[in-house]
Amino acid sequence: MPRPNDEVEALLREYADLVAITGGDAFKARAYEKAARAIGGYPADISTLDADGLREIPNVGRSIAEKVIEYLRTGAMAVVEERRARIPAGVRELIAIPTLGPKKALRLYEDLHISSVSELAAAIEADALADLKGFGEKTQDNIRHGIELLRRAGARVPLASALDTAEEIVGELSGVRGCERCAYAGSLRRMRETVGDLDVLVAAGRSAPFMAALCELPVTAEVVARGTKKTSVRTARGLQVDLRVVPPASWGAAMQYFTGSKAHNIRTRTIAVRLGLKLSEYGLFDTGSGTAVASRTEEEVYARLGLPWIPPTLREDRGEIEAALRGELPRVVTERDIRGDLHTHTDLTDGLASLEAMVEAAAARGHAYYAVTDHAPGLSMQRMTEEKILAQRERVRELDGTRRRMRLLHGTELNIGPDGEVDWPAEFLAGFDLCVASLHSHFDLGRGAMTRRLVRACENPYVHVIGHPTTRLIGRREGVDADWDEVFAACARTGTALEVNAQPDRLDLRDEDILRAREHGVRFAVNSDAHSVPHLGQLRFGVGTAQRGWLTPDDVINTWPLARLRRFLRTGGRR
DNA sequence: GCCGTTTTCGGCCCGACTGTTTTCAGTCG
Repeated sequence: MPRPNDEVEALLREYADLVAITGGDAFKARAYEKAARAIGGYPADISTLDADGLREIPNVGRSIAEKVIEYLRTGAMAVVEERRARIPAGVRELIAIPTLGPKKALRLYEDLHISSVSELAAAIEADALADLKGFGEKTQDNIRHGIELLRRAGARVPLASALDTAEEIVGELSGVRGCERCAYAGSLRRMRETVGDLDVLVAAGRSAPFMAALCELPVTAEVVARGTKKTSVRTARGLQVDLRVVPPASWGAAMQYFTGSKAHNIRTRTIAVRLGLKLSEYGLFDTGSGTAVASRTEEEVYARLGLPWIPPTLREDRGEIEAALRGELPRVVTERDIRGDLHTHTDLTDGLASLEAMVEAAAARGHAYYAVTDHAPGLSMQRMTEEKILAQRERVRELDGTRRRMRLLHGTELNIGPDGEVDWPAEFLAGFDLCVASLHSHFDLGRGAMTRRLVRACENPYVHVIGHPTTRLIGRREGVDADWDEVFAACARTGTALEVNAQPDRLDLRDEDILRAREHGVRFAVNSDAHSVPHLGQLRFGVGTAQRGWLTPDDVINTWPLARLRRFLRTGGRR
């Protein structure tokens, strides 16, 4: 089950959208948005709080606290239900289209009765928007492109929410009598950035209890197919879940088969054929006699094919078979290798939690070191000043080493301006232990100018890490256009690390870019970019992405002991 | 709707970009 905090966050966000669409007070909509964010990012489980406890959460006042309590008690909020009755759900979906906001969505609905993305697409094709005020040629082009972006990711679910659902289902099915093993496989196990459907496997003697359990789970909205070997259901959010129950003796073969990818499986099956074997989800069999030669564990199956066990995140037929045959599979970085987080925020800028709360939570995660990197003044909306960040530095120094001996680095996230310049003069930058520099605006400079901009940022001796380098938002915004090989070469030359930003809607750099950058000899930092305590846990998605980019601990500077990291930060890390 | 106070109203991140509604509304970060 998602945390109650996440459910309430989603509900309050929906209410904020509905208020904005129905033309309510813009500040009211904003207030609900802020409260939604604060509740989603609040460390304590809100279902354990009373009204006073809820009002301790920033941006939650009397009215919202009451609504939260109403929801926790009854499972619904009356005001949300009322607005839902007035505005079809599809109208809210419209504002997910980039460049289309609440005002345009309402106009489309009121004037043309458009209440879904597909109706809007059809209307544009039929040229039905021509006479609508505010919808000129360019606007229609933008909407068309926005729908395209949405559709490309649309049928797939973001990694983080797929994982929530999968863990809930695995948790439930593991508790069913007779369950010997239960796990998810498929693209989720390979940690792809979006997931088309969930593959869940159970090893058990009898399948019926598991099929029944799946169909009755709270998360199940619809049963698509029900059989003895396989049952498929759909969740309320439209995610299809395929459950397969296999005999315990087939567990390894089934996990191998259903983890995929398809391309990887074709390779493993071809190897099997050459060895006179047949590989299926039930096991590896001798083609002649039909006797099983391996099936119980994945290790066994791979070993019989002459391969070491291959981490799921590498199984994309991107050279892992060849590397495995040569005995040169990378020892990919794991969450346990990460010693610290090098990009995090506090409530001094747009984070939700205090410095103390973030440090406490990071120490509890077992980090050996931790960098605080609030926004610099270049993002003017954050209202940062030299005084404020120096005061923070003093506090960071006081806290250094006081929480489970975790060491603190004082840093900042600089804004890379259009020409590649960053905030603050050199002498001020020299006072930071660590500077992350990121793009936050001017995304359409054109390839040449964007390349020069990024290279210039790399060449700044005080810039240690380029944060979320492409600034893509999965399903919402493409990354900026640049000659990335040139940028990667500049990173390698100047000793500037590239971030693997772990926010599930960023995952930036993405796996393919990491593979390319790695060829240039670039170092990486896998960072949470946490703006709240719960976000610290999103590091796992960054680690999965780093694995998909074949990164080893040696490639990732925040797996290094602090002394080595400090040396890298001091010397510019040239190899 | 929340918050803070030079407290119970008045402000709320601020600016840039875009398209087209020719003087600004809508959207975004």
